[in-house]
Parts: sequence; C-alpha cells; structure tokens
Amino acid sequence: MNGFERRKEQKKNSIRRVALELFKVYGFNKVSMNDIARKAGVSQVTIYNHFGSKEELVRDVIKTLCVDLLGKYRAIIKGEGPFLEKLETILLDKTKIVGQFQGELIQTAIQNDPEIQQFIEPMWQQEISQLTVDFLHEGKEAGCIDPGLSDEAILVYFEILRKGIQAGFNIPAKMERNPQLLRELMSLWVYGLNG
Amino acid sequence: MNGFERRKEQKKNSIRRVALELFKVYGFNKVSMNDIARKAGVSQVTIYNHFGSKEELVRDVIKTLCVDLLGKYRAIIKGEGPFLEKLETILLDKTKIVGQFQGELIQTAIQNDPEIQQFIEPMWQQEISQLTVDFLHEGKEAGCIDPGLSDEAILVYFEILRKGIQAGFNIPAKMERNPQLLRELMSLWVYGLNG
Amino acid sequence: MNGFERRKEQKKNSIRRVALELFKVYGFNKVSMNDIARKAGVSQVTIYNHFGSKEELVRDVIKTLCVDLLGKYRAIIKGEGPFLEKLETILLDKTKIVGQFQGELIQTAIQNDPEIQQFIEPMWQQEISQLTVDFLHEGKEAGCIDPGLSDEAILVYFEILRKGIQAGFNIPAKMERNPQLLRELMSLWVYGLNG
Amino acid sequence: MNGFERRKEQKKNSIRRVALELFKVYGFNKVSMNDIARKAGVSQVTIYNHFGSKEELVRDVIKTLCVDLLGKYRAIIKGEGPFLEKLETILLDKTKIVGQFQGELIQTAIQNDPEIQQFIEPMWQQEISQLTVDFLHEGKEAGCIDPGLSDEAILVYFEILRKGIQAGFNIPAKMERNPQLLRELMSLWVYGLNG
DNA sequence: AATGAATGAGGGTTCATTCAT
DNA sequence: GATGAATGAACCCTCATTCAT
Repeated sequence: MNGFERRKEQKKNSIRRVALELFKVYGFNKVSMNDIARKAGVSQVTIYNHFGSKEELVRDVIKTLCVDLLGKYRAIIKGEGPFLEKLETILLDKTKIVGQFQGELIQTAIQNDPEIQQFIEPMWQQEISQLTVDFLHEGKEAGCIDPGLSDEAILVYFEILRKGIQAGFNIPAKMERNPQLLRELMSLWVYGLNG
Repeated sequence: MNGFERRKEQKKNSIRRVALELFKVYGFNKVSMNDIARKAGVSQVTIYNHFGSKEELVRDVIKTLCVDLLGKYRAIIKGEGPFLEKLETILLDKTKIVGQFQGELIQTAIQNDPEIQQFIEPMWQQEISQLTVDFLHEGKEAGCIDPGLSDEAILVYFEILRKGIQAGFNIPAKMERNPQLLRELMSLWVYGLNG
Repeated sequence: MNGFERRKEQKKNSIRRVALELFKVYGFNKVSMNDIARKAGVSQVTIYNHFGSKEELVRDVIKTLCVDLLGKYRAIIKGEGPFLEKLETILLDKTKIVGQFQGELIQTAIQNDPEIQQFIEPMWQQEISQLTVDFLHEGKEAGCIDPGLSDEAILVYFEILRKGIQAGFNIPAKMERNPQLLRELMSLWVYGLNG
Repeated sequence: MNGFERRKEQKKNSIRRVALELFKVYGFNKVSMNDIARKAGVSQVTIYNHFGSKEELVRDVIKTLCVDLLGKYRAIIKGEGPFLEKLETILLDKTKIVGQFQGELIQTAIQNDPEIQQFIEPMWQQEISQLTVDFLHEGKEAGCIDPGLSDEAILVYFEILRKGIQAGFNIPAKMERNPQLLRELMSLWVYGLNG
C-alpha cells in the first residue's frame, strides 16, 4: 500500500472511529451524517465519497467492530491461563466493546440488514462456534463444567449471561468496584443458586 | 369519575394502546405521531391535547407499562406454587411484555429521560426491590438458594438472566420448543456449570 | 362538497396551476419543490401534505392536463363547422396547451412513469382513438380525405404533424403572423407537395 | 498538429463520444460529470481541464453533433439518386442521430443557451437553408413539388415532418416494419390527404 | 374537544466544481 | 497535465409541532 492509499485509509479510519464513538453513545438513528462530519472535521460529502451512504457506513463500522471482537475473543480462548479466569474475562471484557451501545443495540442493525447478516453469519458459525465449543471442552476437562450438560444448553446459557451483562445497568463497573460481588457471581455461574 | 371523563380516559387509553403496539415493533424513534394518529383513528392534534408532546406520550406509555409490569410481577411472587416454578415464570414470561421492543430498548428511553427515572426509581426501589427480596427469602427457605449468598449478588444475577433472555435471539421460544433445554437451563441456574 | 373540501380543492388547484406554469417553462426536473412552494406562497410541506411527493404532483398535473385536453379535443371534433377548419384548430390549437413544454416534453414523463401510462392509455385508446377515427370518416365523407388511404397511415400522419408542430420553433406563432403561410400549409396537408 | 496535440485531441474526442452517448440516452441533466468521467476512464478534473465546465462540454458536444449532422445532410442532398428517395432518407434517417435524445431534447439546450445559438444560427441559415433551397428546386424540377408553393412554406412543412417523426413513438421503426405504411406516408406527403 | 391545514428544522443524498499533490 | 480528495449548495422528503376553525 503506497502513501496515497495509506493516507486515504487513515482518513477512513478516523471517520470510522468518530462514527463508532457517536453510534455507541446515541445509537445509529440518532446520529446524523452531519454530526459525524462535524466531529470528524470533514464535509458530509467526504463521508459519502468514502462510504457511499449512511447505511454502508453503519455496515462498515459494525464489520470492523466484529472483526476486532473476534480477534480479542480468539486471543482470550487460545491464550494461557485457567478456565475460570478466561470465562470471567470473556463475560466481562467483551462488554467494554459492544456493550455500551445504547439507543439501538448492534443486534437491531444486524437483524434488519441482510447484507450484514451474510457477512457475519459465516464468521459466527465457523469461527465463534468452533471457538466456543473448544472452550466448553476445556471447561469440562478442567472439571469446571459438568460433562452431563449438553453443549447447546451451555452455549445458550453463555449467550444469556453475555447479553444480560451487556444490557444491564453498568454491571461490569459494579463488579469492578465490588470484588466481592464478582466472586459471588462467578460462584453463581459455577455452582448455581443452590451453592 | 363521570361519564364525560370516562369517555376521555377511554380515548386516551386507546391512543396509549396503539402507541405501545407500534413502539414495541418499530421503536420509539421510528414511530411518528402521524402513524399513531392514523392507526388510532384520531387527529394528531388530539394526541397533543391529551398528552402534550411526543416525549410525554412516550413517558406515559412507559409508565403505564411499568405499572402493569409491576402488577404481574407482584401477582407471580405473591401467588401460590413452588419457588422454582415462579422463578421460571418470571424469567421467561416477563419477556413477552418488554422483550419485544426492537429498535431502541425501553432502557434507552429510561436512561435518557430524567423525568421518567424519577418516576420509576422509587417504584423500583421500594416495590420491586422489596418484592424480590421477599422472593429470595422464599427461595432460601425452600432450600433452593444457598443462604450464604448475598442478596445483592442474587439480584444482579437475576437481572443478568432476565436481560440476557430478553436480548437473546428468541430464547423463550427455543425453550418452549425444547423442554429438555429448559430443564437444563433451570439446572444451570440452580446448580451451576459444575452441576 | 362542503366548504372545507372546496377550499382545500381550491388550494390544491392553485398549487397545480403554479406547478404547471413552471413545468411548462422549465421542465419537470428543473423545477424544485421549493420553487413551486415559493411561487404558490405556501410551505414545501404543504405541497407534500396535498400531493405526497414530487412524482405524484407531476402525475397529478399531467393527468389534469390530459383530461382538459381530451375535453377540448372532443369539443372540437363533435362541434359544428367544416372538416378543414376543425383540422386546423386541432393541429394548431392543441399546441397552446401541451406544446410549450420545454425541458422535457410531457412525453418523457409519460414514457418513464408506468403509473401514468396506466391512467392515460385507456383514455387514449378508448376515447381519443375513437374520436379520431370518427374524425377521419367525417373527412372522407366531406371529400377531403382519399378513401383509399388506410386509417393507420392517416393517424400516424396526424401524429407526425401534431408532434412536429409542437416541437418546432414556435410554428403556430409563425402561422398566425403569416396567414399566407397557414393557407399554404393547409394546402400541403390536403393536396401534398405535388399540389 | 504534432503528436502531442493529436493525443490530446484523441482524449477529448473519447470524452466527447462518451458524453454524447450518455446524453442521448438520459438527457443532459440526468448525466453527471462523474458518470461521464467513469465511463470515459478519466478523472472528473480531466474533463474540466479540457472543457472548462459542464455547460461548455454540452455546448461542445452539441456543436460536434451539428457539424456531423450538416455533413450527412449535405452528402445526401448533393448525392446521386431520385428526389423522393433523398426526401425519405432525410426525413427518416436523421432521426437516428438526433431523435433518440430523451429527457430533454437538444432543442432545449439550444434555446436556453445563447452562446450555442450564436454558433448554430449562422450555420443553419447559411448552409442548411441554402442546401434545402437547392433541394427544393431539385424537387420542383423533378416535378415532385408544385412550383406555385413558396419556399418558406415548404421549409416549414419539412421541419414539421422531421420534428414530428423524431418526436413520435418510434415512427421510423414502424415504417421499416411496415413498408405499406411507408408508401402511404410518402404518398400523403406528396399528394396530400386528398390523394 | 377535535380537526384539517400549515410549518421550521432537520434528515440523507447528489451535484458541479475546486484544491493539493 | 492528470489525479484523488474535498466541498458548498441544492434537492427531495419527514417530523414534531402549532394555527385557525
């Protein structure tokens, strides 16, 4: 990539960054192209020249986000460390990336945009699914997960926990402020209400 | 309340109902006053005469929704039946009311509107909190909840589960179609990953 | 129609009139909704409330125009007077209505808008065709048209003449200024180049 | 002209060609500089460097077109063959060049742009007028045109026919598919409605 | 009390054109 | 001389809201 393209990509990234920032806080609909343009210090048309339309900009931002996310996810699972620590990191840390979306959650955008579904679905099914299954087996071998439980149930359980933490009122912050709470929640996940 | 006011209240309720219906499906922003007016069979101005502004209409709808919700919640908890059944009903059934909000979740509206916070917070803290604490004690007495766990941790855990189920891809439907899955999830909640 | 609707229809008509006037001079594309609104002394949105969109406004104007046109056409053909005089009136007078469209001719709008085609085609085929065929027979009976000529050929010939007069550089004006020219052209139509 | 200028002129011609092609199909207004640049494989700025502005490009294209047209016209009239055949060629064949303009007819551009009028008018009056007068005399000598008719009337008649054929619904195609129709129309032109 | 009519502000988008390299 | 990047102005359209009846 030569100097021209590099600078172009830099500018695109700067727009992406600004857009993501605003989308996170106000949601996709509430942020106007004008908002993004002003905050990025460019004209609206510049964004159109680079991304084509607002819809495509949203797509682009989401895709970028998902790729980043997948990378972090993989790094955690394939990394070193005990199973429970990884579990904690995943459930709490991903939050910092996706979870702050207010307004409409990223989910909405995905559900309503077939184009983006086609991009994400393969990634999800081939990569994330496999990663998660690997992770489950690691948990079972580590003795943290009852081998009698079906994979599907555990996956759904994880999804519920992840989404619930994201959607909740700043739950990660609460946990960080109160280590006791974190420990208890981990205990609830592993040993259940019944202890 | 005389006949005059009763008819007035009926019309308000009919507008409320229509608005809620549309909000649920399309989110607050995507629904225009015009949409509501047409579907309710009245003029836009009539809505303004009754509710003052869109913002206030949204507030009103949310308040109504919350009061309804609180009623159902109380009915379940104060009702008859074993603890685990109530737990299941709460986690799964409330979904059908709030969970269908697409676009922006109700959360957003609440977080961004101080007025509504002031209305909801007391209700939440005085009523719901008390109800839930009662519920926890019932669970502990029934031997389903480890008495060693703090109330706060359990409350947060419940919140996570509830939000996670709402936000997930039609998880209640999945559970209803697959009773095995439901049983396993209940088991996960009660006995944890470790079984 | 009560007073309400009458005033509404008056305002619609006033917008229609302004729009037609501008469309005639500048063509459909060059005239913006803002132009029309300003010249009609209303807000843009008022036009949208009445007509829905620019496309529909254009349609409406064209339809109105066509209905008017058909009326005049019928009046001429069904009216009294010698055949040749009617022929002259038709070829020259219709011009004053449609022919001044510059920019894009009405034709374009019709060709590119299926909706309007569906409105005009039946009218054209059922009414105008029949009228014109009647007119031809009148001409044949009056001895002005060679009975050996096929209807189709004459219809096409008329169409060519009409369109040619419309599209030409102010030909009607020329003819009116120079009665000699008018007489010669009529002679050309009736007796041909060969005299 | 050296090699440098020749290459420059080639590039200009390639742009001209592309522009004409697009203008013919979509009209002057609907074609953007971007469209032309992309289809010609150059940057927008290159067009500006060569032609100055869109207006001047349109002028240039029209001028080129007119010069080409005049050439063809002269070739036909000065060429060999019987008068009636030439007449047919002129009325039908020129169509293929100018007649496909949709959107706005070339006329519009000419009428609204004084600069182009100043270019075309002399050409028209000095060259085309003379050519056509010559053509008329040929027709009169060939016995196809009544010598009693004034030149002006015949010129206007030709203009009407030419424009009418251009503006009509694919009349040339109709004629080519139906030779009978062509013969009848020729008869109408030469012998009139009266036969 | 209820309505039809009207609107200012703002949305996304496109265009001909200029700037900097 | 040619280009990619950038832009101000304008376009069509929608919305929450108010005015007049």
